[in-house]
Order: sequence, then C-alpha cells, then structure tokens
Amino acid sequence: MSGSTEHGARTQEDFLSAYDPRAFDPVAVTVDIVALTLRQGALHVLLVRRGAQPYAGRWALPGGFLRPGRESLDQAARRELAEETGLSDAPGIDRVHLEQLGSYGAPARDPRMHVVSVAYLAFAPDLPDARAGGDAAAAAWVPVAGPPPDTTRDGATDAERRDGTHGGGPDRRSAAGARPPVEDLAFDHTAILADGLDRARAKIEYTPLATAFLGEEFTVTELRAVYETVWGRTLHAGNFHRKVLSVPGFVRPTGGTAAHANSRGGPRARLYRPGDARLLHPALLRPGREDGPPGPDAAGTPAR
Amino acid sequence: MSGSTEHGARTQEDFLSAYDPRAFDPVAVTVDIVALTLRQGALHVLLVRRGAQPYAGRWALPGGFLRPGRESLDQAARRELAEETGLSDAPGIDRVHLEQLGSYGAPARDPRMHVVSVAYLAFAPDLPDARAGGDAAAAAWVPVAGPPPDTTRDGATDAERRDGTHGGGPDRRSAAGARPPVEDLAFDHTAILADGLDRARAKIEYTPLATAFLGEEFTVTELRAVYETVWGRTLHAGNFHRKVLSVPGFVRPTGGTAAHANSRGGPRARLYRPGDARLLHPALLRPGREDGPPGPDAAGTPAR
DNA sequence: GAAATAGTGTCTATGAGACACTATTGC
DNA sequence: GCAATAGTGTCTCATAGACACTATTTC
Repeated sequence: MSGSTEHGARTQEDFLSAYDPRAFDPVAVTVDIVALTLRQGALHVLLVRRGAQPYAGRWALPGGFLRPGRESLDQAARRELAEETGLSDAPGIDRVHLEQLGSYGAPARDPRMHVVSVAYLAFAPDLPDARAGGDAAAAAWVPVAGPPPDTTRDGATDAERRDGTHGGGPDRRSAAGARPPVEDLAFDHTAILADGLDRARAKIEYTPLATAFLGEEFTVTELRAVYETVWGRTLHAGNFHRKVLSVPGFVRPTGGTAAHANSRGGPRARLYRPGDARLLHPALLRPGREDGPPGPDAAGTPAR
Repeated sequence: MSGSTEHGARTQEDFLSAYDPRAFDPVAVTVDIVALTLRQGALHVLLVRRGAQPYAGRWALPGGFLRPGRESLDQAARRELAEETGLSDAPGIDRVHLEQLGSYGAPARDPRMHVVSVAYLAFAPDLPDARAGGDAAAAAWVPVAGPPPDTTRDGATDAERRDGTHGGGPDRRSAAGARPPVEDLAFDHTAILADGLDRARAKIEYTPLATAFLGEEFTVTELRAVYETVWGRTLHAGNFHRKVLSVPGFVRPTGGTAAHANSRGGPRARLYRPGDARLLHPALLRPGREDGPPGPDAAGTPAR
C-alpha cells in the first residue's frame, strides 16, 4: 500500500520516522459548500466570485483547501463557510445545518493539479448579506432557478433583481452585470450544486431539516412555504397542516401566536419550534408524478 | 473557460506554469471499499489483512491510494476492489454495484500523515473466495455480526466456522486464529463499515439494489432472504411476495421456474430478473420498531 | 362587510400487515 | 401420506389526499 517492508522487522515507530510523505504524486483536498437559504420566498445559494486564478472572476461555491494535519473535513467546511463569506458572527450562523454531500475527484476538474473536493450541504436560516472574505472578490446569496419542471417561475427573475439591489457590499458590481450564472460556475461546481439541490429536496421528505431554513419559532404556514419553495410545487394547506402536527417530534407548540396575521387577513397562526425527532415517521411524501400505468416507461423515472 | 484574463494581470496559463503543488502541506487520498455479499445466508464483508505498516497484520477494508492525475475516485475504487482481492476476472465482478459512501478525514486517522479516505459501498453477488493481492497478506469474505438487536444469531458463529474451512487460499492461516475481528479493524475502518451497513439497510428499502446480491435470475423467496439477512428480521412470506410483484419495475418474470423446489418441499418457484426501475415506488418499508406513544422518547429513535 | 387565511372534520382510495387457504413438491 | 413451501384471497387499520366548513383577522 505504501512504501515499506512486508511483515517485517521494523516496528510501526521505525516505519513512521522513515516515512516521507512528499515522495508521492501530490494531490490536494478542498471542501466546497452548497449553502442554501430562503429569501423572499425563493431558494438561494451562497456563491463567491473568485478573485484568484484559476477561474478568476467566475462565480463558484465557497470553499477552500483543507489544512492538512490541522483540521477535519467537517471543521474545514465550517471554517470556510464562515471565513469566505464574512458570516462568522452573523446571528443564526450557529443554527446552520452542515452535512457531507459527496466527493468529486476527476483528475482534470482543477487545472492546477489533481484536487479532490469534499462537498458539503448547508441549510441556513435567512442570514444577512454575505461579505467577501479570503480569496473571494465578492459573495452573494444568489437565487436558484426553480426545480426541474412545473410552475413557470416568473418570480425567479423578479427575485434576482431584488437581490441585485440588496447588498451594499462589494458584491454590487458583480450582480450588476447579468443574472447570476448559477448554471455556469467554476470547476464542476454546477454539477455539485445540482447534486446538493437533489439532496435537499429528498432530505426534507424524511427529516425535519426544513425547519433549519426558518427562525427559532415559526408557523405551519411558513414551514409549508419552505416545502413549496424547495419542491417547486404548491401543497394543500389543510392536509399539510394536519400532517405536520401528526408526525411525532416534528414540531412542538410554543403556546404563542404570531404577532400579526397574514397581511391579507385570517386568524393569527400559532407558533412552533423544531421538535426532537431526527427522522420523520411517517415521512412527508413529495407529491410525485402520478405513477403512470406500469408500462415499460418505468425506466425513465429516476426522480422518484 | 480557462485562460481568460478578467481583471488580473496574469493569465491562467502563466499562473499554472508557476504553480508548485509541492509548496503546500502534503495530504493523501485513499479509497476504501465496504464490499458486501451474501454467503450461506449470512452477510459478509470483504476484508484484507494488512501486510505493511501501519497496522501490519490487522484486518482492514480493501483500498489504497488514489493515483493522482491518473484516475478518478470511482475508477480508483473499482481498481482497488479488483486488484487487492484478486477478483479482477471473477464471474459476476462486473455486476457489482459501487457507490460512494462518504469521506473520512480526521487528521490523525492515519499515523503516517493526514489521509482523507473516500469510502465506497459495494453490493456483490456471491463471488469466489478472495485472493490476496497488492499489499494484502490475506483477503477473505468475513461474516458480519447480525444487525443491531433482535434475532439471537447463532447462525453467525456457525457461518464463521464454515468460512474458515472455505478458502483454500492464503487466507487460511488468518482465519485459523480467532473469529474475524469485524469490530476491531485498522484505522477507522470499523466506523466506516458501520456506516456502510447502515447505508445498505436503508438503501434496499427504496431501491432495487437487493437484487445486486443475487444472480441474474432469482426467485422471490431468494430476494426475501436478502432482505431478511440484511435487516436481520424475518418477513411475512405472503405479503412480501405480493408487495414485490406490485412495485412497478422491481422484477420482471422470465417465464421459467426454478429447477428444483425447496429442499423441504413445495411448488417450484418462478424465476425473475431485475426490472428497470431505479427507485421502488412504493418503497419496501423496513418493519420499524413500533412507533411508541408520541412521548418525549422520540429523540432516541435515529434508526428509523 | 368582503376577502382571505388558520385550523378542523369527513370521506375515499391505497397500501401495509394479519390471517386463511389452495396447490405443488420433497421425503 | 406428511410436511413444508409458493402463491393468492380477504379483512382490518393507518395514511394521503380531496373537499367542506368554521372562526378569525385585514382592509
């Protein structure tokens, strides 16, 4: 496996003292983060504009090199998320859910050398605007185009414009040009983002992670909005309400009610906090494409 | 895409020619494989006995270093699986399902240096005995202790003994000593194995991957045995049968029937092949721990 | 007061699981 | 023939979804 004797005479200590890590072909490890949040009713991803080569000037997922010997992958991910976006002490940053998404290691995915990237997925509550930090020339929450098919999303374009006028920070000039290129990111980040979105859509089905997009207290209607936005489809309000309350440990009533009712009227909604369940049972099934007749078309249904 | 200047003075080409990958702290990347199969009705994992330091003499998951610049992670995983176990041209090796499991990167998980391991999970049909190759001193399919609780598994011990007498290969001496230490592997491989088992148990719920443990043609009873073994619980034969046939695209009848009936009698079972579905809908739900009363104990139920 | 919403009740279709039963094979 | 199994029918219960309805708030 490495360079050394077989069963040999040498002890592990001897072996280690003679071991030279630089004798092998170099490889680097980075962490990249797909951080998702909800702003103005639209799903946004955190992007940075690269200030350094390669891909200088292009948008990319926030991330950076693992510091070998000094941190674990999880630690690197959390560090990079905070560091490169200036969100270290943003309120709510500690409530961000971070999980590993997968690793990407095609030899030519980075022109510098073989770089293996360990991607992470983050679910964030609505955080402040991002500030560029580290090597980033800019950082911004960028709206993600609506999920696959369905709903003709005029709202997306709208939200994009609003986002452009949002940050007074260094990301102004970057957002001024065209609409943020979520589909033309540096490296293979477009593919990583797509994988992250798939994971997020699946994950809120059977875990309570949708609450990670909300504040500490929320109404069932707000929770429903999370599902509708991430899945890109409207859900039946009444059935959703009953379903959420029937899943043990999903949410826990605070006893209070929202300060104001919906701006268009109606009673004031009750408030809830995340419950202590880690898995939803039964799950909140995503409204599927109708199971068509069990014809031979069953093959082309990988999405659910 | 690559060499456009943007703002910087240097082009991407200039940058790359001056780039020195060895200027940074070294890190290595390995792939490790949790390869599962069914033998004599028990779940087995492929292990190798390390011939080199560190952890020489200890059992470990098969795997090895990524060859930087020369292969992707997936390619490395498939190469190592074949290489280190001498199964390159075993019949059925091409039907092995390989998927990424996750990455492990604690700084001290390898005493040599910081090594990030990308773990893979493999579902294999019953393959021949493994042959040691590469740096491995031995390679063997080793029974995995039964899943968490439930069924007092005397069968496991039994299967272990049989496994010891099985291979005429170089793994003889290794299996001779004590029972294979699936719970005391090198590095953090015990934890990786546990994660792999969890993933496998979950994955056969909503994908047809249970068929990857079987031959090209199989009976519903054989398929049920896969589920019973991986989940460690018995399933109702009649309901399972109807369920499997009712899920579109799960299995496809060949028209034939098994050559012989069960050794204890009964009609000869019909034969099936894997269908073309990639996801089972509806899923085969794992018989859960009964949802207890929705008390505060809902927290301690991460297993489902 | 009009309109929209929060939350609940009810009905139906579907699937999971328990149980029962027939037909077929090995011994 | 006996025993065990493959496969099917039937019943019950839980859940998803459609629809209806009341109460509450904004404008």
